[in-house]
Amino acid sequence: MSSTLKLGAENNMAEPDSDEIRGLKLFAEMEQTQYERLLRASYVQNFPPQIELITEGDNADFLHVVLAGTIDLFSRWNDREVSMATVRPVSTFILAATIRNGPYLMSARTLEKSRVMLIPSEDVRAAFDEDNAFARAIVKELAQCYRVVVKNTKDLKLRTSLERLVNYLLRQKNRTGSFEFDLNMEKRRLASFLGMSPENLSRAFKRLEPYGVKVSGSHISIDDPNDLETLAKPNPLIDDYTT
Amino acid sequence: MSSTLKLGAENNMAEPDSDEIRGLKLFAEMEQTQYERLLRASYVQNFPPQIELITEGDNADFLHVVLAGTIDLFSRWNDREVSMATVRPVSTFILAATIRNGPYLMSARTLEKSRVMLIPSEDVRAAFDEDNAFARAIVKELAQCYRVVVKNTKDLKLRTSLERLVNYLLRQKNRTGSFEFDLNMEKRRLASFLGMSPENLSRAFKRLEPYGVKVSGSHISIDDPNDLETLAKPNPLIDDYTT
DNA sequence: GATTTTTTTTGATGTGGATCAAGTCTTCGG
DNA sequence: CCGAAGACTTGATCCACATCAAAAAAAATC
Repeated sequence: MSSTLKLGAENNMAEPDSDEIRGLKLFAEMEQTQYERLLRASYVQNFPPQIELITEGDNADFLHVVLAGTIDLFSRWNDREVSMATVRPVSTFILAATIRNGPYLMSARTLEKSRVMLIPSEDVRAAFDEDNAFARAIVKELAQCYRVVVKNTKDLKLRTSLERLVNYLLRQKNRTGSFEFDLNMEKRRLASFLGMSPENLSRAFKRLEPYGVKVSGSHISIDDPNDLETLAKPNPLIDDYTT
Repeated sequence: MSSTLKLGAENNMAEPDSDEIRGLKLFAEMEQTQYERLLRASYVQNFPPQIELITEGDNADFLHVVLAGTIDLFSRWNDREVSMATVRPVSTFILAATIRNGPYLMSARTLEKSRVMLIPSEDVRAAFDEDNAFARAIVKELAQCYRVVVKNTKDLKLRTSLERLVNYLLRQKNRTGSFEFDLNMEKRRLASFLGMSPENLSRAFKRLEPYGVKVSGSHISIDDPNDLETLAKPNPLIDDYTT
């Protein structure tokens, strides 16, 4: 149950995942020496589900890289809690806090058994100062993150909860390239991510039956996306996370 | 009324504002030669109120710097429109779109007579590639922007509209360092920024009278912030835009 | 595989906040 | 100064969505 880091319990070298990490856009263009230094300073750890890796407000001591599993970024205020984002392999999170050497703005927990690399923030900042290719990669990554959050805000402010759900389903359809897919998180968390109550999500799914959306547990199938698109009006300036 | 750029109608050199621009964190550490090249490529323009400078979806051809006046960043979707942010001198906007060479995600309009410097995006990207100090400044700026948007999202998802309003007022109080201040935008725009209708904002202000909030036109005065803080529970992880 | 626990669904009800419709107050151009 | 246009307020109504309560389903535990 202890969520504190168990140093020594895991191997300190990141060998097994090294290629995959090196392949991340963030690290791909980095100087080899800088990259190796970063890896040497960092370590990889396995976590069981439902472990709180990060608590918002704490100082950002580590940059995290999800190697396997699923991480939920969430926030609390005044006894309320909402899910902000889901992070999947292979990508980093809380880069901005690391760069600014500020407090985490979001908490993070594992949703399933997960493997995470932790890179000390000061080493990231040092590499950032010495390796220009790395600094540029960080810029691009941050600009990307920024734009995703802006899109998310537009989604929240401009759309109703039903519209957000449908656009979410359409994004999943495009991401998986299939008319059938599994929700990759609990419905309660999806509801929170979409900014609605679980009950309301349940009813929203029901309202989509006439549009050919079938829900069976976490499995979703879509008959005809056209109907949904007419309803939800997806827009690349909100729904395309790649540009 | 034409919102297109009137090239040539203005001087091409940015002399008068040069010191102020150079003082921006984004440009402060830049190499002199790179800085001068950027300035030479860019130009400064005056705009009347209510001019749409940028339309979302267009390609980000220029990085903008507000030198005077007020700029509203807003977004449209499906005949709805919301205000996303307000930009005041001296700061830049749409840096992320410039870096990623992607489409603008937000539109921009002048709220009052404004003076804006336009720096061609390709020159910004070129300087970014050649000047490491500049690349680092951009990273810090973007990380800051990212964190502001995340805070904004938390504000939206975790708080009611009344709580958002009160926390907004408390932020203004802190920013101005005074218990009395003027709203620096129309109430309708404030409402949109806070994610509520103008009518609801009007009623929210009324609900704050028992808490010692006096509203006269755009002038606000606060008797005792303690009552408001008890009500709205401001939190640096949402309301402090500096960290 | 039976029992407990958690999640999801369903129904009833309540409320925040939007919308509609006037009316009032400001601002601004003449 | 006046009139018109726009901004703000107020009241009435409506709707989206949250909350509460409880049943049903699914998952976890033994």
